[in-house]
Amino acid sequence: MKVETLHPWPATPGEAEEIQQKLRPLLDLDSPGPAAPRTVAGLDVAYEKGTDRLAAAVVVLDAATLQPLEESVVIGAAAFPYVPGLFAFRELPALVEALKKLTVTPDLLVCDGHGLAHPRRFGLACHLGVLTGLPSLGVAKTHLLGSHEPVGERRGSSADLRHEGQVVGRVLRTQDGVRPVYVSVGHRIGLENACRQVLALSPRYRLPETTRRADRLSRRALEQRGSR
DNA sequence: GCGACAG
DNA sequence: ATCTTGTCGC
Repeated sequence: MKVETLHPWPATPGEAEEIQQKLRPLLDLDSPGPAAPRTVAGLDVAYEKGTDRLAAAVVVLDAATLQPLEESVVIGAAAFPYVPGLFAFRELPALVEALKKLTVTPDLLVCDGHGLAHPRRFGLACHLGVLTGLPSLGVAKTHLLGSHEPVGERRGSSADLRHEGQVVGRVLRTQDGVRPVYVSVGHRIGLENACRQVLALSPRYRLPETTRRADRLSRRALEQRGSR
């Protein structure tokens, strides 16, 4: 698939923040998003212990059956130091390369990290949404920004994530009794729909099948590249 | 000034 | 993210 050319790469955290501020206005936060996407892509990255080597993976699933339709992996290097709020700059180049190799264009991108629930409202999911032009959402395993009321123990229970009076995402329980995940919109999708999609993608485990599959693929690729 | 801080 | 054994629970 086609992906927007990567903007000039930031050399400092300050420059990285400028890029986020500049791209932020390009977000479409009004579209409800696809009601019944046919294909959904999961993205994730695995890192090698001591080095800066990484493997970025994308797995496209049939949204109805959750069966994999296409996979793409690329070995690369972390493109930026880890700084909370600038996390996307580590994985973006490798993820973009992996996306470019896809022969199909997914209807939705499910990213591993936050979207709008970000210090400058421009997390990884937003960034990837703008670069690809595709609907995107973020599913994070831990909190970054915002506060919320307690979430019910049953699957499907949720609570709005609010920050400075704005709803930036939703804390969603995807299975009975498990820790909830943090869902936030990235681009061209509404929070309501985003949560629906995440639940549909998580029939059995805490994390959506999309990210679970991408996670496995990225680690496999890393260890294979490491055992030679 | 003291925590919090996606992966 | 990654480093790591046993252990609690269905």
